[in-house]
Amino acid sequence: MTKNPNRLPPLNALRAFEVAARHQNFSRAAAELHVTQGAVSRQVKLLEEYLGLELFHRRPQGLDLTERGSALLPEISESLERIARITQKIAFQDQSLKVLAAPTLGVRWLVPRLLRFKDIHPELNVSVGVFHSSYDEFFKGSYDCGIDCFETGGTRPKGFKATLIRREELTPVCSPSLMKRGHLNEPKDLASHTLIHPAPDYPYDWRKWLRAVELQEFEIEDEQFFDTLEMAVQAAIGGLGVAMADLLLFQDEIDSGQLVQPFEEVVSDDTGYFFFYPSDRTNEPKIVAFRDWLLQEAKEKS
Amino acid sequence: MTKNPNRLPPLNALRAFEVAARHQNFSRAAAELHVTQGAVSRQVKLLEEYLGLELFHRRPQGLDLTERGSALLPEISESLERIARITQKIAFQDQSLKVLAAPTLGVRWLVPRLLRFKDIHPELNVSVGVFHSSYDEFFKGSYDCGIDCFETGGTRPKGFKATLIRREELTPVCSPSLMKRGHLNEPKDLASHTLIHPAPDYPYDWRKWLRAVELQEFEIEDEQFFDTLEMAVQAAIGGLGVAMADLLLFQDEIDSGQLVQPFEEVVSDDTGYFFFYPSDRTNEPKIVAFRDWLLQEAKEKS
DNA sequence: TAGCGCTATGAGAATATTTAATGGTAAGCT
DNA sequence: AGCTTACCATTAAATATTCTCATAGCGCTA
Repeated sequence: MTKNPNRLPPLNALRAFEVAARHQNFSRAAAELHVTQGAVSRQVKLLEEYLGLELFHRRPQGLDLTERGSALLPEISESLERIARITQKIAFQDQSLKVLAAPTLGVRWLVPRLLRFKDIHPELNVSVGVFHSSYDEFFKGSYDCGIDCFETGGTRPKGFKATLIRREELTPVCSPSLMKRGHLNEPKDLASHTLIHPAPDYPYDWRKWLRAVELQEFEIEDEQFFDTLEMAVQAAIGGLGVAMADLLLFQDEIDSGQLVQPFEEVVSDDTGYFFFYPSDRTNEPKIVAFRDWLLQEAKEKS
Repeated sequence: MTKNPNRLPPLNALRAFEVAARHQNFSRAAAELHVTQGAVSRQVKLLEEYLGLELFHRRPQGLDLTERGSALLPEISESLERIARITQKIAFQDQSLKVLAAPTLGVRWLVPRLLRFKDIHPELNVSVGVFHSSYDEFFKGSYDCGIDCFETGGTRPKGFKATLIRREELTPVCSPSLMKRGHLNEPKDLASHTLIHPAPDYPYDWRKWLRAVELQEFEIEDEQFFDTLEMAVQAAIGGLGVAMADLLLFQDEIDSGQLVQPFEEVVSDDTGYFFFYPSDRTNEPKIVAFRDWLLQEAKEKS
């Protein structure tokens, strides 16, 4: 009989209020919410109008909660926090996340780090599959998302979104002992070394780098192709020669000192490693969680 | 990066979910939310997509929460409930509500009932002012809302909304003793009685009623004008004659037996008592609370 | 007084939500 | 069976809400 026993205020306005109150500043709140300052201003005003009272004192030096604003804030924060918690919990509980990964990337970079993701989200069951060629695999294996290397501008199938995890960063690497005894002081010293290619018939990475450091006239005297990156890595570690490496994929070997970078020059173009997923799942918690984690993991240590 | 800003689910979808879960039925939930069934269906689906899981089993006989739906529900209900509570509390706390009332209505009907409103909302300070002529008074006295009698179709100043509290219901009333001894069995028996008018120079209410009961040829033999309704009431109670009364305004006297209705015929046209308020404050809790209470109070006891 | 750091606001654009209409499915009647 | 009813889903179009952009205003501070 009574209409709506739950007289609820405009909920999104509450969220704006909560963030604004936390920052005591509309512009910073706007940044957190990924909207403009005006949008926050309006949302807060909407709530104030709904309640029929002021929540903030607008002062030249910024915002200041009114008495009632302060009374409202903690309850709202807690309620929203609680909603966020239960919601995340349920979204992860016994859920699986199937990730389709480009082969080398998956093996050399993703899988070794996956344990750390498990630490953050033990409830979430991540499985990794290997990507071969087409996006059909994506649907066939009912994957949730994927990681692959492609160019920034490149067209992805419709209905997918992709976020750049890290750009390709090419630079030569070799074993520490080779560097010491091999007089690798500047790029042209490479002339006397074996250049290692990570795949059969794929000399482009070296070419790209040589062009970028303005050694396009460089004559490759000795080169060696390997079938897989794995073998190339082992060869480089063994001191066979100098490999062209992507910092992301060789990060572990570099961190551990098994390989070193003889030169400063790191070459990037618009190729990069991307995380991709169906556009309509952009905000799904498990997708968000994985994406955030990837970005975190891939950040260059500085 | 700041704390994950996207940890909150779509909040309005949560509300739809809560209501739907409570009713185990989208259509009834839609009724409660004053939207259509399709809207609820979509909101729930939105939440399910956000979470990446199903919250309801759709069965032919209706809805049925999934395991995760049941896990989600109580937390959500409580959180929303809490938000509603704190929000209402703050919206009422030490707030004043200034009501502008048409004179007779305010004195005879509103004020005597105001105590009951105080019972429901002790925090809210209601004050009643008297309406004389123009809406300027509304702004001058910084009123929040008002009650007045006017026609349904009539144009109100822009920016105001009005909701009908009760239609005007005209019927003659007189003292019980007059009715007994005065042979008031059908309208034309009025011929031998004094007709009481509640205001000077305002015989229209009687005319309206007589016309409606098809006594337009009726010759008023004896009539008496009073300056105010109050006096007319007293005269009627005293047995001076028969007054034309609006059931709303005479409700107390009728309930207490001081006055009785000799005839069945109650006449309504499109005149009525309206609650009005600035349109942009339609959902403000104190306005809503007062409006709901008025509607409740004015409901005909049946 | 100019410049800075805030919030407010108007207009129109972009999104999100709702409606209205319709379809499908299973169950209940007769 | 053959209707009828009570559900939820879906679609395109209408509508409402929410944003962005651009700009204004207001107090500080240098």
